[in-house]
Amino acid sequence: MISPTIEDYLKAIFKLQKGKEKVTTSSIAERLQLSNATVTSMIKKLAKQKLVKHVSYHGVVLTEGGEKIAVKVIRRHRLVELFLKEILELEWDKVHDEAEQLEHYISDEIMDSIDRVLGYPKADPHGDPIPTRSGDIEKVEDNYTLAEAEVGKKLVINSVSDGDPNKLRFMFKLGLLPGVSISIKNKTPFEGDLDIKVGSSHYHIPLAVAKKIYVTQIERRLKEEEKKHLTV
Amino acid sequence: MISPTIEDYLKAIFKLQKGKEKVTTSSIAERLQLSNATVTSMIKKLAKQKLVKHVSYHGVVLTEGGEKIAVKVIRRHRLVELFLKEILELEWDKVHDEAEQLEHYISDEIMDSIDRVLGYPKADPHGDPIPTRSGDIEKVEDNYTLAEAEVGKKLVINSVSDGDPNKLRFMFKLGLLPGVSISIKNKTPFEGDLDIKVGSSHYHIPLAVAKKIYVTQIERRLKEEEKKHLTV
DNA sequence: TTAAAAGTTTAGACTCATCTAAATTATATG
DNA sequence: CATATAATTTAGATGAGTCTAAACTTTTAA
Ligand SMILES: [Mn+2]
Ligand SMILES: [Mn+2]
Ligand SMILES: [Mn+2]
Ligand SMILES: [Mn+2]
Repeated sequence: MISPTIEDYLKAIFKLQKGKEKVTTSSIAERLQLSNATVTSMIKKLAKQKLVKHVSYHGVVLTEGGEKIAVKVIRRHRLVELFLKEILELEWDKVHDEAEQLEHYISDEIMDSIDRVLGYPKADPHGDPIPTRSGDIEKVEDNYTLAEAEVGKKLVINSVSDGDPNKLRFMFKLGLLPGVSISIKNKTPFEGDLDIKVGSSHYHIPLAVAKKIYVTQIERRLKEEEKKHLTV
Repeated sequence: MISPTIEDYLKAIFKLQKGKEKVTTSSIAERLQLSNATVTSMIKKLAKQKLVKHVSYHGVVLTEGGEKIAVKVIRRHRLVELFLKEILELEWDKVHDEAEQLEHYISDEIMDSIDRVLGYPKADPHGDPIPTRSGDIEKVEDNYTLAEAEVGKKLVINSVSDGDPNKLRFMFKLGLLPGVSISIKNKTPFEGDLDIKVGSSHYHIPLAVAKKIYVTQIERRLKEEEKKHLTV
Protein backbone atom coordinates (compact mmCIF):
# COMPACT_ATOMS: atom_id res chain seq x y z
CA MET A 1 0.00 0.00 0.00
CA ILE A 2 2.68 2.53 1.06
CA SER A 3 5.51 1.88 -1.40
CA PRO A 4 9.04 3.25 -1.03
CA THR A 5 8.12 5.65 -3.82
CA ILE A 6 5.15 7.01 -1.90
CA GLU A 7 7.26 7.35 1.24
CA ASP A 8 9.71 9.50 -0.68
CA TYR A 9 6.92 11.73 -2.00
CA LEU A 10 5.47 12.24 1.47
CA LYS A 11 8.88 13.02 2.92
CA ALA A 12 9.57 15.52 0.14
CA ILE A 13 6.24 17.26 0.66
CA PHE A 14 6.81 17.38 4.41
CA LYS A 15 10.17 19.07 3.96
CA LEU A 16 8.83 21.52 1.38
CA GLN A 17 6.00 22.43 3.78
CA LYS A 18 8.59 23.65 6.30
CA GLY A 19 9.34 26.53 3.92
CA LYS A 20 7.00 29.51 3.67
CA GLU A 21 6.07 28.87 0.04
CA LYS A 22 3.13 26.69 -0.91
CA VAL A 23 4.03 23.24 -2.16
CA THR A 24 3.56 22.94 -5.91
CA THR A 25 3.82 19.93 -8.18
CA SER A 26 6.88 21.50 -9.78
CA SER A 27 8.63 21.99 -6.43
CA ILE A 28 8.11 18.30 -5.69
CA ALA A 29 9.24 17.38 -9.20
CA GLU A 30 12.38 19.48 -8.74
CA ARG A 31 13.19 17.89 -5.41
CA LEU A 32 12.62 14.30 -6.50
CA GLN A 33 14.07 14.84 -9.98
CA LEU A 34 10.92 13.75 -11.78
CA SER A 35 8.80 15.30 -14.51
CA ASN A 36 5.86 17.49 -13.49
CA ALA A 37 3.47 15.12 -15.21
CA THR A 38 4.72 12.22 -13.14
CA VAL A 39 4.22 14.17 -9.95
CA THR A 40 0.72 15.30 -10.89
CA SER A 41 -0.42 11.75 -11.47
CA MET A 42 1.14 10.50 -8.24
CA ILE A 43 -0.40 13.39 -6.29
CA LYS A 44 -3.81 12.35 -7.58
CA LYS A 45 -3.14 8.88 -6.29
CA LEU A 46 -2.00 10.17 -2.89
CA ALA A 47 -5.12 12.35 -2.70
CA LYS A 48 -7.31 9.33 -3.40
CA GLN A 49 -5.52 7.55 -0.53
CA LYS A 50 -6.15 10.58 1.74
CA LEU A 51 -2.45 11.15 2.28
CA VAL A 52 -2.53 14.66 0.79
CA LYS A 53 -5.06 17.35 -0.06
CA HIS A 54 -4.76 18.62 -3.58
CA VAL A 55 -6.49 21.55 -5.24
CA SER A 56 -5.81 21.41 -8.95
CA TYR A 57 -3.38 24.14 -10.04
CA HIS A 58 -3.03 25.39 -6.45
CA GLY A 59 -0.75 23.04 -4.60
CA VAL A 60 -0.61 20.21 -2.13
CA VAL A 61 -0.84 19.80 1.66
CA LEU A 62 -0.22 16.66 3.70
CA THR A 63 -3.13 15.25 5.66
CA GLU A 64 -2.56 14.17 9.24
CA GLY A 65 -2.14 10.61 8.01
CA GLY A 66 0.34 11.63 5.34
CA GLU A 67 2.35 13.67 7.79
CA LYS A 68 2.50 10.80 10.23
CA ILE A 69 4.06 8.57 7.61
CA ALA A 70 6.48 11.29 6.50
CA VAL A 71 7.72 11.82 10.04
CA LYS A 72 8.17 8.12 10.52
CA VAL A 73 10.30 7.89 7.39
CA ILE A 74 12.38 10.83 8.59
CA ARG A 75 12.85 9.12 11.94
CA ARG A 76 14.06 5.99 10.18
CA HIS A 77 16.34 8.00 7.93
CA ARG A 78 18.02 9.89 10.74
CA LEU A 79 18.34 6.95 13.10
CA VAL A 80 19.85 4.89 10.31
CA GLU A 81 22.31 7.68 9.49
CA LEU A 82 23.48 7.88 13.07
CA PHE A 83 23.65 4.12 13.35
CA LEU A 84 25.79 3.85 10.25
CA LYS A 85 28.15 6.47 11.60
CA GLU A 86 28.36 5.36 15.23
CA ILE A 87 28.10 1.59 15.04
CA LEU A 88 29.34 0.80 11.55
CA GLU A 89 31.80 3.70 11.45
CA LEU A 90 30.87 5.00 8.03
CA GLU A 91 32.05 8.51 7.24
CA TRP A 92 29.52 11.25 7.78
CA ASP A 93 29.40 12.24 4.12
CA LYS A 94 28.36 8.72 3.10
CA VAL A 95 25.54 7.94 5.50
CA HIS A 96 22.87 10.05 3.79
CA ASP A 97 22.81 8.17 0.49
CA GLU A 98 22.77 4.80 2.24
CA ALA A 99 19.95 5.89 4.55
CA GLU A 100 17.94 7.11 1.57
CA GLN A 101 17.55 3.45 0.58
CA LEU A 102 17.46 1.73 3.94
CA GLU A 103 14.79 4.05 5.39
CA HIS A 104 12.23 2.08 3.37
CA TYR A 105 13.17 -1.39 4.55
CA ILE A 106 13.65 -1.09 8.31
CA SER A 107 10.94 -2.69 10.44
CA ASP A 108 9.59 -1.13 13.61
CA GLU A 109 11.36 -3.81 15.57
CA ILE A 110 14.75 -2.98 14.04
CA MET A 111 14.07 0.72 14.57
CA ASP A 112 13.48 0.17 18.27
CA SER A 113 16.68 -1.84 18.49
CA ILE A 114 18.74 0.81 16.77
CA ASP A 115 17.20 3.47 18.99
CA ARG A 116 18.10 1.46 22.08
CA VAL A 117 21.65 0.63 20.96
CA LEU A 118 22.27 4.33 20.28
CA GLY A 119 20.85 5.35 23.66
CA TYR A 120 17.75 7.16 22.36
CA PRO A 121 19.61 9.94 20.55
CA LYS A 122 18.10 13.36 19.83
CA ALA A 123 19.93 14.34 16.64
CA ASP A 124 21.43 12.75 13.54
CA PRO A 125 25.09 13.16 12.44
CA HIS A 126 24.24 16.42 10.64
CA GLY A 127 22.49 17.95 13.63
CA ASP A 128 18.94 17.35 12.45
CA PRO A 129 16.46 16.34 15.15
CA ILE A 130 15.31 12.71 15.28
CA PRO A 131 11.52 12.47 15.65
CA THR A 132 10.38 10.46 18.66
CA ARG A 133 8.74 7.07 18.37
CA SER A 134 5.35 8.77 18.78
CA GLY A 135 6.10 11.27 16.01
CA ASP A 136 7.06 14.43 17.89
CA ILE A 137 9.73 16.45 16.17
CA GLU A 138 11.71 19.21 17.83
CA LYS A 139 11.47 22.61 16.20
CA VAL A 140 14.64 24.71 16.08
CA GLU A 141 14.09 28.40 16.84
CA ASP A 142 16.07 31.21 15.19
CA ASN A 143 17.62 28.96 12.62
CA TYR A 144 19.40 30.82 9.81
CA THR A 145 22.01 29.83 7.29
CA LEU A 146 25.51 31.06 7.93
CA ALA A 147 25.13 33.00 4.68
CA GLU A 148 22.32 35.08 6.24
CA ALA A 149 23.89 35.50 9.70
CA GLU A 150 25.31 38.80 10.96
CA VAL A 151 29.02 39.61 10.95
CA GLY A 152 30.62 39.67 14.39
CA LYS A 153 27.97 37.82 16.40
CA LYS A 154 28.73 34.63 18.26
CA LEU A 155 27.02 31.75 16.47
CA VAL A 156 26.56 28.06 17.09
CA ILE A 157 26.06 25.49 14.34
CA ASN A 158 22.70 23.72 14.67
CA SER A 159 22.94 21.52 11.61
CA VAL A 160 24.35 21.15 8.13
CA SER A 161 22.62 19.99 4.94
CA ASP A 162 23.43 16.37 4.39
CA GLY A 163 22.93 16.07 0.65
CA ASP A 164 26.33 16.97 -0.82
CA PRO A 165 29.21 14.67 0.22
CA ASN A 166 31.90 17.01 -1.14
CA LYS A 167 30.72 19.97 0.91
CA LEU A 168 30.38 17.70 3.96
CA ARG A 169 33.99 16.58 3.66
CA PHE A 170 35.05 20.21 3.30
CA MET A 171 33.16 21.16 6.46
CA PHE A 172 34.57 18.22 8.35
CA LYS A 173 38.14 19.30 7.59
CA LEU A 174 37.47 22.76 9.02
CA GLY A 175 35.63 21.39 12.06
CA LEU A 176 32.33 22.89 10.97
CA LEU A 177 30.18 20.41 12.88
CA PRO A 178 26.88 20.64 14.75
CA GLY A 179 27.39 22.16 18.20
CA VAL A 180 30.54 24.08 17.26
CA SER A 181 30.73 27.83 17.94
CA ILE A 182 31.81 30.14 15.15
CA SER A 183 31.64 33.75 14.08
CA ILE A 184 31.78 35.64 10.81
CA LYS A 185 34.71 38.06 10.57
CA ASN A 186 33.92 39.47 7.14
CA LYS A 187 31.59 38.97 4.20
CA THR A 188 32.77 39.84 0.70
CA PRO A 189 29.99 42.02 -0.74
CA PHE A 190 27.72 40.97 -3.62
CA GLU A 191 27.30 37.34 -2.67
CA GLY A 192 30.99 36.63 -2.17
CA ASP A 193 33.02 34.41 0.18
CA LEU A 194 33.07 34.64 3.99
CA ASP A 195 35.89 34.89 6.49
CA ILE A 196 35.03 32.94 9.60
CA LYS A 197 36.58 32.00 12.91
CA VAL A 198 36.26 28.47 14.30
CA GLY A 199 37.94 28.05 17.68
CA SER A 200 41.23 29.90 17.19
CA SER A 201 41.42 29.19 13.44
CA HIS A 202 40.45 31.57 10.67
CA TYR A 203 39.06 30.29 7.38
CA HIS A 204 37.85 31.65 4.07
CA ILE A 205 34.82 29.69 2.84
CA PRO A 206 32.63 29.93 -0.27
CA LEU A 207 29.06 31.17 0.01
CA ALA A 208 27.80 27.84 -1.33
CA VAL A 209 29.11 26.19 1.83
CA ALA A 210 27.78 28.93 4.12
CA LYS A 211 24.32 28.34 2.67
CA LYS A 212 24.46 24.72 3.84
CA ILE A 213 25.24 25.54 7.47
CA TYR A 214 22.43 26.42 9.86
CA VAL A 215 23.25 28.54 12.91
CA THR A 216 21.70 30.39 15.84
CA GLN A 217 23.02 33.51 17.60
CA ILE A 218 24.27 32.36 20.96
CA GLU A 219 22.68 35.22 22.97
CA ARG A 220 19.29 34.52 21.51
CA ARG A 221 19.70 30.87 22.15
CA LEU A 222 20.47 31.49 25.80
CA LYS A 223 17.37 33.66 26.09
CA GLU A 224 15.30 30.81 24.64
CA GLU A 225 16.79 28.42 27.16
CA GLU A 226 15.87 30.79 29.99
CA LYS A 227 12.34 31.11 28.74
CA LYS A 228 12.04 27.35 28.71
CA HIS A 229 13.36 27.00 32.24
CA LEU A 230 10.91 29.61 33.48
CA THR A 231 7.93 27.88 31.96
CA VAL A 232 9.00 24.43 33.22
CA MET B 1 20.30 -3.70 -14.11
CA ILE B 2 20.29 -6.32 -11.32
CA SER B 3 17.02 -5.62 -9.52
CA PRO B 4 16.06 -7.07 -6.14
CA THR B 5 13.70 -9.33 -8.06
CA ILE B 6 16.51 -10.70 -10.20
CA GLU B 7 18.69 -11.20 -7.13
CA ASP B 8 15.95 -13.32 -5.59
CA TYR B 9 15.63 -15.44 -8.73
CA LEU B 10 19.38 -16.06 -8.89
CA LYS B 11 19.51 -16.95 -5.21
CA ALA B 12 16.58 -19.35 -5.62
CA ILE B 13 18.21 -21.06 -8.60
CA PHE B 14 21.50 -21.32 -6.75
CA LYS B 15 19.85 -23.06 -3.81
CA LEU B 16 17.83 -25.37 -6.06
CA GLN B 17 21.04 -26.33 -7.89
CA LYS B 18 22.46 -27.71 -4.62
CA GLY B 19 19.88 -30.50 -4.85
CA LYS B 20 20.39 -33.43 -7.21
CA GLU B 21 17.34 -32.63 -9.33
CA LYS B 22 17.55 -30.35 -12.35
CA VAL B 23 16.15 -26.88 -11.84
CA THR B 24 12.80 -26.43 -13.59
CA THR B 25 10.67 -23.36 -14.04
CA SER B 26 8.07 -24.90 -11.76
CA SER B 27 10.59 -25.56 -8.99
CA ILE B 28 11.57 -21.88 -9.11
CA ALA B 29 7.92 -20.85 -9.24
CA GLU B 30 7.18 -23.03 -6.21
CA ARG B 31 10.08 -21.57 -4.24
CA LEU B 32 9.35 -17.94 -5.05
CA GLN B 33 5.57 -18.36 -4.92
CA LEU B 34 5.02 -17.15 -8.46
CA SER B 35 3.14 -18.57 -11.44
CA ASN B 36 5.05 -20.75 -13.91
CA ALA B 37 4.35 -18.28 -16.68
CA THR B 38 5.95 -15.46 -14.71
CA VAL B 39 9.05 -17.53 -14.13
CA THR B 40 9.36 -18.57 -17.75
CA SER B 41 9.33 -14.98 -18.93
CA MET B 42 11.83 -13.88 -16.31
CA ILE B 43 14.13 -16.81 -17.15
CA LYS B 44 14.15 -15.67 -20.76
CA LYS B 45 15.24 -12.26 -19.57
CA LEU B 46 17.97 -13.70 -17.36
CA ALA B 47 19.19 -15.82 -20.26
CA LYS B 48 19.42 -12.74 -22.46
CA GLN B 49 21.53 -11.11 -19.74
CA LYS B 50 23.77 -14.21 -19.63
CA LEU B 51 22.94 -14.86 -15.98
CA VAL B 52 21.49 -18.31 -16.69
CA LYS B 53 21.49 -20.91 -19.43
CA HIS B 54 18.05 -22.05 -20.42
CA VAL B 55 17.01 -24.90 -22.71
CA SER B 56 13.29 -24.66 -23.35
CA TYR B 57 11.35 -27.36 -21.54
CA HIS B 58 14.58 -28.74 -20.02
CA GLY B 59 15.56 -26.50 -17.17
CA VAL B 60 17.91 -23.76 -16.08
CA VAL B 61 21.56 -23.50 -14.95
CA LEU B 62 23.34 -20.45 -13.57
CA THR B 63 26.25 -19.07 -15.55
CA GLU B 64 29.41 -18.15 -13.72
CA GLY B 65 28.23 -14.54 -13.64
CA GLY B 66 24.83 -15.51 -12.30
CA GLU B 67 26.35 -17.68 -9.61
CA LYS B 68 28.68 -14.91 -8.50
CA ILE B 69 25.73 -12.61 -7.91
CA ALA B 70 23.75 -15.34 -6.14
CA VAL B 71 26.62 -16.03 -3.73
CA LYS B 72 27.01 -12.35 -3.01
CA VAL B 73 23.33 -12.04 -2.13
CA ILE B 74 23.63 -15.07 0.13
CA ARG B 75 26.65 -13.50 1.82
CA ARG B 76 24.65 -10.34 2.44
CA HIS B 77 21.67 -12.31 3.70
CA ARG B 78 23.65 -14.35 6.21
CA LEU B 79 25.83 -11.51 7.44
CA VAL B 80 22.73 -9.37 7.94
CA GLU B 81 21.02 -12.18 9.84
CA LEU B 82 23.95 -12.55 12.21
CA PHE B 83 24.25 -8.80 12.59
CA LEU B 84 20.58 -8.47 13.50
CA LYS B 85 20.93 -11.20 16.09
CA GLU B 86 24.28 -10.25 17.63
CA ILE B 87 24.29 -6.46 17.44
CA LEU B 88 20.62 -5.57 17.39
CA GLU B 89 19.57 -8.52 19.53
CA LEU B 90 16.66 -9.67 17.41
CA GLU B 91 15.41 -13.15 18.10
CA TRP B 92 16.75 -15.86 15.83
CA ASP B 93 13.34 -16.71 14.39
CA LYS B 94 12.87 -13.12 13.17
CA VAL B 95 16.14 -12.37 11.43
CA HIS B 96 15.44 -14.36 8.26
CA ASP B 97 12.42 -12.36 7.08
CA GLU B 98 14.16 -9.05 7.79
CA ALA B 99 17.29 -10.16 5.95
CA GLU B 100 15.19 -11.21 2.97
CA GLN B 101 14.50 -7.51 2.38
CA LEU B 102 17.72 -5.92 3.55
CA GLU B 103 19.96 -8.24 1.50
CA HIS B 104 19.05 -6.14 -1.55
CA TYR B 105 19.91 -2.74 -0.13
CA ILE B 106 23.23 -3.17 1.64
CA SER B 107 26.23 -1.59 -0.07
CA ASP B 108 29.65 -3.24 -0.26
CA GLU B 109 30.90 -0.67 2.20
CA ILE B 110 28.24 -1.51 4.78
CA MET B 111 28.89 -5.23 4.21
CA ASP B 112 32.57 -4.81 4.98
CA SER B 113 31.69 -2.87 8.14
CA ILE B 114 29.27 -5.51 9.33
CA ASP B 115 31.83 -8.22 8.61
CA ARG B 116 34.46 -6.34 10.62
CA VAL B 117 32.14 -5.56 13.55
CA LEU B 118 31.19 -9.23 13.76
CA GLY B 119 34.83 -10.36 13.59
CA TYR B 120 34.67 -12.04 10.17
CA PRO B 121 32.25 -14.81 11.18
CA LYS B 122 32.03 -18.15 9.39
CA ALA B 123 28.36 -19.06 9.92
CA ASP B 124 24.97 -17.39 10.29
CA PRO B 125 22.63 -17.85 13.29
CA HIS B 126 21.16 -21.01 11.75
CA GLY B 127 24.54 -22.62 11.13
CA ASP B 128 24.72 -21.88 7.40
CA PRO B 129 28.16 -20.93 6.08
CA ILE B 130 28.78 -17.28 5.18
CA PRO B 131 30.49 -16.99 1.79
CA THR B 132 33.75 -15.05 1.86
CA ARG B 133 34.16 -11.61 0.34
CA SER B 134 35.71 -13.26 -2.72
CA GLY B 135 32.78 -15.66 -3.11
CA ASP B 136 34.10 -18.91 -1.65
CA ILE B 137 31.49 -20.92 0.16
CA GLU B 138 32.26 -23.79 2.52
CA LYS B 139 30.74 -27.13 1.59
CA VAL B 140 29.43 -29.28 4.42
CA GLU B 141 30.25 -33.00 4.09
CA ASP B 142 27.91 -35.76 5.21
CA ASN B 143 25.02 -33.46 5.80
CA TYR B 144 21.69 -35.24 6.39
CA THR B 145 18.43 -34.22 7.96
CA LEU B 146 17.75 -35.56 11.40
CA ALA B 147 14.79 -37.35 9.82
CA GLU B 148 17.18 -39.41 7.69
CA ALA B 149 19.84 -40.02 10.34
CA GLU B 150 20.40 -43.40 12.01
CA VAL B 151 19.04 -44.31 15.42
CA GLY B 152 21.65 -44.54 18.16
CA LYS B 153 24.53 -42.71 16.48
CA LYS B 154 26.10 -39.62 17.99
CA LEU B 155 25.13 -36.64 15.84
CA VAL B 156 25.99 -32.96 15.79
CA ILE B 157 23.69 -30.27 14.42
CA ASN B 158 25.25 -28.44 11.48
CA SER B 159 22.39 -26.11 10.69
CA VAL B 160 18.64 -25.65 10.78
CA SER B 161 16.31 -24.33 8.06
CA ASP B 162 15.61 -20.69 8.77
CA GLY B 163 12.30 -20.25 6.96
CA ASP B 164 9.70 -21.15 9.58
CA PRO B 165 9.68 -18.97 12.72
CA ASN B 166 7.39 -21.31 14.65
CA LYS B 167 9.64 -24.32 14.17
CA LEU B 168 12.67 -22.19 15.04
CA ARG B 169 11.14 -21.14 18.33
CA PHE B 170 10.30 -24.77 19.05
CA MET B 171 13.90 -25.80 18.38
CA PHE B 172 15.25 -22.96 20.49
CA LYS B 173 13.22 -24.08 23.50
CA LEU B 174 14.69 -27.59 23.25
CA GLY B 175 18.22 -26.31 22.68
CA LEU B 176 18.35 -27.69 19.16
CA LEU B 177 20.98 -25.23 17.93
CA PRO B 178 23.92 -25.46 15.52
CA GLY B 179 26.90 -27.15 17.17
CA VAL B 180 24.83 -29.09 19.69
CA SER B 181 25.29 -32.88 19.97
CA ILE B 182 22.23 -35.07 19.89
CA SER B 183 21.19 -38.64 19.22
CA ILE B 184 18.02 -40.39 18.12
CA LYS B 185 16.67 -42.85 20.67
CA ASN B 186 13.71 -44.11 18.64
CA LYS B 187 11.82 -43.45 15.44
CA THR B 188 8.10 -44.19 15.24
CA PRO B 189 7.69 -46.23 12.05
CA PHE B 190 5.86 -45.01 8.93
CA GLU B 191 7.02 -41.43 9.05
CA GLY B 192 6.17 -40.83 12.69
CA ASP B 193 7.69 -38.79 15.50
CA LEU B 194 11.21 -39.15 16.89
CA ASP B 195 12.53 -39.58 20.43
CA ILE B 196 15.80 -37.72 20.81
CA LYS B 197 18.35 -36.96 23.49
CA VAL B 198 19.87 -33.50 23.81
CA GLY B 199 22.45 -33.24 26.60
CA SER B 200 20.75 -35.11 29.42
CA SER B 201 17.21 -34.28 28.28
CA HIS B 202 14.89 -36.54 26.30
CA TYR B 203 12.37 -35.09 23.88
CA HIS B 204 9.68 -36.28 21.51
CA ILE B 205 9.67 -34.21 18.32
CA PRO B 206 7.55 -34.26 15.15
CA LEU B 207 9.05 -35.45 11.89
CA ALA B 208 8.37 -32.02 10.35
CA VAL B 209 10.90 -30.54 12.75
CA ALA B 210 13.43 -33.34 12.24
CA LYS B 211 13.34 -32.61 8.53
CA LYS B 212 14.50 -29.05 9.21
CA ILE B 213 17.57 -30.04 11.21
CA TYR B 214 20.80 -30.95 9.40
CA VAL B 215 23.27 -33.20 11.17
CA THR B 216 26.50 -35.13 10.71
CA GLN B 217 27.56 -38.35 12.46
CA ILE B 218 30.28 -37.37 14.87
CA GLU B 219 32.60 -40.31 14.06
CA ARG B 220 32.51 -39.50 10.38
CA ARG B 221 33.06 -35.87 11.11
CA LEU B 222 36.15 -36.67 13.16
CA LYS B 223 37.49 -38.78 10.31
CA GLU B 224 37.01 -35.85 7.96
CA GLU B 225 38.89 -33.61 10.35
CA GLU B 226 41.77 -36.09 10.47
CA LYS B 227 41.92 -36.27 6.70
CA LYS B 228 42.11 -32.50 6.55
CA HIS B 229 44.91 -32.36 9.08
CA LEU B 230 46.91 -34.98 7.18
CA THR B 231 46.61 -33.11 3.91
CA VAL B 232 47.52 -29.75 5.48
C1' DT C 1 3.32 -46.99 -29.86
C1' DT C 2 0.20 -43.88 -28.97
C1' DA C 3 -3.03 -41.23 -25.98
C1' DA C 4 -3.54 -39.05 -21.56
C1' DA C 5 -1.31 -36.46 -18.01
C1' DA C 6 2.06 -33.39 -16.52
C1' DG C 7 5.02 -29.69 -17.27
C1' DT C 8 6.29 -25.53 -19.93
C1' DT C 9 5.73 -21.70 -22.88
C1' DT C 10 3.01 -18.19 -25.34
C1' DA C 11 -0.64 -14.74 -25.62
C1' DG C 12 -2.82 -11.15 -23.73
C1' DA C 13 -3.91 -8.29 -19.84
C1' DC C 14 -2.99 -5.61 -15.55
C1' DT C 15 -0.63 -2.29 -12.07
C1' DC C 16 3.02 0.81 -10.83
C1' DA C 17 5.98 4.39 -11.82
C1' DT C 18 7.79 6.81 -15.17
C1' DC C 19 8.28 9.67 -19.66
C1' DT C 20 7.13 13.33 -23.70
C1' DA C 21 3.99 16.12 -26.03
C1' DA C 22 -0.30 18.47 -26.11
C1' DA C 23 -4.03 20.85 -23.85
C1' DT C 24 -5.60 23.63 -20.19
C1' DT C 25 -5.48 27.06 -16.45
C1' DA C 26 -3.33 30.76 -13.84
C1' DT C 27 -0.39 34.86 -13.68
C1' DA C 28 2.00 38.70 -15.18
C1' DT C 29 2.59 42.60 -18.25
C1' DG C 30 1.78 46.01 -21.66
C1' DC D 1 -8.25 44.05 -19.33
C1' DA D 2 -6.54 41.28 -22.87
C1' DT D 3 -3.04 38.49 -24.10
C1' DA D 4 1.54 36.37 -23.67
C1' DT D 5 4.05 33.47 -20.62
C1' DA D 6 4.50 30.21 -17.08
C1' DA D 7 2.69 26.44 -14.46
C1' DT D 8 -0.13 22.44 -14.33
C1' DT D 9 -2.79 18.74 -15.96
C1' DT D 10 -4.27 15.34 -19.47
C1' DA D 11 -3.30 12.01 -23.07
C1' DG D 12 -0.89 8.37 -24.57
C1' DA D 13 3.23 5.40 -24.36
C1' DT D 14 6.82 2.49 -22.10
C1' DG D 15 9.23 -1.12 -19.15
C1' DA D 16 9.27 -4.10 -15.10
C1' DG D 17 7.01 -7.64 -12.98
C1' DT D 18 3.08 -10.04 -12.34
C1' DC D 19 -1.36 -12.81 -13.52
C1' DT D 20 -4.82 -16.31 -16.09
C1' DA D 21 -6.01 -18.97 -19.89
C1' DA D 22 -4.67 -21.29 -23.93
C1' DA D 23 -1.28 -23.69 -26.72
C1' DC D 24 2.44 -26.60 -27.06
C1' DT D 25 6.09 -30.29 -25.58
C1' DT D 26 7.65 -33.96 -22.89
C1' DT D 27 6.82 -37.86 -20.04
C1' DT D 28 4.15 -41.72 -18.47
C1' DA D 29 1.78 -45.61 -18.90
C1' DA D 30 -2.02 -48.31 -21.13
MN1 LIG E 1 14.29 7.26 0.13
MN1 LIG F 1 21.09 13.74 8.08
MN1 LIG G 1 15.14 -11.22 -0.95
MN1 LIG H 1 19.95 -18.16 7.96
